[in-house]
Amino acid sequence: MAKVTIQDVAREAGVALGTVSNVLNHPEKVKPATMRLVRDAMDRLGYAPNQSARLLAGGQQRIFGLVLPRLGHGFSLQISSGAEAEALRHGYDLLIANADDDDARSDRYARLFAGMQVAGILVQPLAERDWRPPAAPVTGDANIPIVYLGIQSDEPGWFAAADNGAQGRLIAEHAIERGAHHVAVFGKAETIRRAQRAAGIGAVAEDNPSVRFEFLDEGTWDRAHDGYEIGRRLAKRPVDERPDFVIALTDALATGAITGIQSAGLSVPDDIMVAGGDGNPLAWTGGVSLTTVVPLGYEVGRRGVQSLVEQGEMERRARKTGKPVDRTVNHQALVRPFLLARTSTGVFTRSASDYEMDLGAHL
Amino acid sequence: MAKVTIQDVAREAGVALGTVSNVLNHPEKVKPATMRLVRDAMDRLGYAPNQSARLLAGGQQRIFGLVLPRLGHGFSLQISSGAEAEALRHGYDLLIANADDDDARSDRYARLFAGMQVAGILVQPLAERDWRPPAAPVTGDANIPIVYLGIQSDEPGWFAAADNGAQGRLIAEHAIERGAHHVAVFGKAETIRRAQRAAGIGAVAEDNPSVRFEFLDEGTWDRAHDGYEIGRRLAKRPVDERPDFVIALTDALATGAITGIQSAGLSVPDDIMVAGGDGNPLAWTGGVSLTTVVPLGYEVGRRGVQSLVEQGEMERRARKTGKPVDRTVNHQALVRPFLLARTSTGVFTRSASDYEMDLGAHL
DNA sequence: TTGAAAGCGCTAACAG
DNA sequence: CTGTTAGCGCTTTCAA
Repeated sequence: MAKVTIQDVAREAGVALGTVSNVLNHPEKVKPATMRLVRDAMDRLGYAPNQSARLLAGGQQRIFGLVLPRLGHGFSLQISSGAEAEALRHGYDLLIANADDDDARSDRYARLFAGMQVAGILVQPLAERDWRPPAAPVTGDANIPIVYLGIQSDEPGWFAAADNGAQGRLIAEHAIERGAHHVAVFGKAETIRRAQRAAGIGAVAEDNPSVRFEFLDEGTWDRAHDGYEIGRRLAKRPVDERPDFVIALTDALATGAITGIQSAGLSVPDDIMVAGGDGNPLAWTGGVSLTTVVPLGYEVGRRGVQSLVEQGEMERRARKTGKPVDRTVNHQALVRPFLLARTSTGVFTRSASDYEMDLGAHL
Repeated sequence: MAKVTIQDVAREAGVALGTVSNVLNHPEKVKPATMRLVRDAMDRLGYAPNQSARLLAGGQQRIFGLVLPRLGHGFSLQISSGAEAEALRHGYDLLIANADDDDARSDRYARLFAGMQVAGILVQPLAERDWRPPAAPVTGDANIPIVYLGIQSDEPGWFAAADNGAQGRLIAEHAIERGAHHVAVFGKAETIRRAQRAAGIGAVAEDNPSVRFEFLDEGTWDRAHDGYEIGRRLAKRPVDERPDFVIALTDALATGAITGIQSAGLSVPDDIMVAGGDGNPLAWTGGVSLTTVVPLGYEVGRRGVQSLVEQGEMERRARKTGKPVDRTVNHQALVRPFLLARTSTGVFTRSASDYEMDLGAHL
C-alpha cells in the first residue's frame, strides 16, 4: 500500500523518470505516443503528484484560490463558474473556499491559499459599505497575485467588478422609457453594490425632474418576503399615491414584490411595472418574467482570473529584467451591464412562454 | 530578499538546526531560555517556515477537500454548508472544487487534493444511474480517507447519502393520506437518486392497489419549464383522466408544475395537489408553498466529514497497533427524510403567510 | 528520449 | 541540548 510515486509511474510505463516529469511539466517536449503510455500508467496506478514535492523542487503551482463570502449567493455562484472556466482555459485548477459571511474566515482562507503558494488569489469581500483593501497584504511578502472581486476602488491594486452604477442607471432609464410617472425604489443599501445601484438610479432621477422618484430604504439582502410585504403595501395605497413602476435593488426583492402586488389584486405589469437590478437568475422564478440586467458575475469571475494571469506575467517579466513591479497602480476592470427587458415591465419577448425559470441555467 | 531557512535561524541564534525544528514542532522539549533565543532570531530574520518542505518531510494538512459536480445544484450547496460547518467544528479547513458536471475533472480534482496531502476527501459523484466506486482508488493508494456523498452502495468503502427511497415513500404515503385517487408521477429517472425516489413511490403504489399511480418518465433534472409544460398538459386532460395529485421527482419540476396547472385555470391544491421530493429550497419560490421533504444535503455534508474524521482516527490507531485497517467493510451513513407538508397539498401551516421564499435560508 | 545525480527546506532519529 | 544524517518526492540539468 505504499504511496505511488513518479518512480512507480515510470516503471509501469517503461520510460525514464524524467519523461514522466516532462509529461507533467513540459508536455510539448514529449511525443504523443509516449504521452499516452505515461498517462495510462498514471490512471492505472491512480497517481497523484505530490504537490509539496513539486513546489519544493522549484515547480510552480498551477492553482488559483477563490475566497467567496458565501456560496449560494447568486453572484458568488456566477463568479465561481466564470473563474473556473477561465482558469481551465489557462491550464489552472481552481480551489474555492467559503468564508460563510465572516471576514475573519475570509482572511484565514486567503492566508491558507498564500501558504499553499498558489499562483494567485481571488477574494470577493463581504463588501459592506465601507470596505477598503487591507493595509497589510494578506499574502505577506510573498507577492502572490491577488484580485478583489465585486469591488470598485481607486486604491492601488487589482479589482474586478460589475458596474453597479450603470446597472442602476439602465433600470431607471428603462422606467422612464416605459412611461413611468411615479417610480418607487426600495431595498436597503447595506452593501457597496446596492448603494452604487441606488446612486445610479438617483442620477437618472435628477436628470428627469418630471418623473417622481420615491426612495424607500427598506428590505434586506435576499429575503424575498420583504419584497412581498413592500409590494403589497405599495399596491394597497390610494390610486393617486400608488407608484406605477417599482424598482427593487435586487432581483429577489423584485420577485417578491411581484407576488405581493398580485396578492393585493393588482396586475404586473398592467397596474404596476416591476424591475430588479442585480441580474440574479436564482431569483427568476415567478410566473411573470422579471426585467433586470444580464447576470454579470460570470464575467467578473473571468476578468478576475485574467487579471491574475496578467499579474503573473508581469511578475515573471519583472524577475527577468530585474525591474520591480510598480505596486502603486490601480487596475480596475469594470463589467458593463445590459438590460434584460421582460414581461414585468410590459416587454414581451419572443420566447414561447414568458415562463423562464431554468434554475441555474445562467450560472 | 533571499529566503530565510531554518539553517539561517540556527546560525543567528547560535543553536543547532534540530533545536530550531524542536521549537517549531516540540516546544516542550526546549528550555525556555533557548526558546526565547530562537524566537528572537526568527523575528529578527522574519523567518517563515516553508510549508511544502514541512509537509514533504512528513506532515499532515488540517484541510479537507470537497469535490462537487456543480455548485449551484441545491443539494451540492447544502452539502458544502454542512461540510464546512462540521469541518470547522473539528478544526479543519475545507477547500471546494467544482467539477462542472465532468467526471474527468472530478477525478482530476480528487487527485489534486490527494497530492496536496489533505487529511481527507469528500466526493459527490455525478451519480448517473450506474455509478460504482472506482476500481483504482483516486488517491493513489496513499490511504487518504475518502467518502462518497449522495451515494448509496454496499461496496466496500465509505458513503453518506440521503435515503432517497424513504423520500419517495414519504411523499407517496402523504398522497394517500390526503385522499388521492389518481397520482401522476413525473421526472426522468436519470440519476440514481431519482431512480430510488421513483422506486420508493412504486413500493407504496404496490401496497395500495386501490389508488391509481401513473408514471410519466418525462422532464429533466432542473428545468422547471418542463414541469410547467407537463403540469399544464395534465391539467388540460378531461376530468375523468385528470390526476388529483401530482408528484414530481424534484422540487424544481414541482414548482414548475404548479404554475403550469394554474396557467390552465385550475387551482393548487383545490383541483390538483402537487408535491416535490428532493427538498431543494432554491426551488421554493412560487406563490404556493411546496410540499416536499426537509433538505438533507446539509446533514449529508456533516455526516461525510464525520466519516472522514472517523477514518482518520482508525488509520492513526492502526498505525500505532500495527494492525492494518480492514478495507473490505461497507460504511453507509443514511440520512432519514422528514415530510414538509404545506399548502400545495392542502396543508396550511401556522406561518403568517404561506409565501416562503427566503432564498437560501435553508442552505 | 535515457539514466544519473544534485538539491529544494524540513522532520525525525541518532549518538554524544 | 548538539551536530549530523537520512530521507520525503519532485524538478532540472547534463552527458550519453
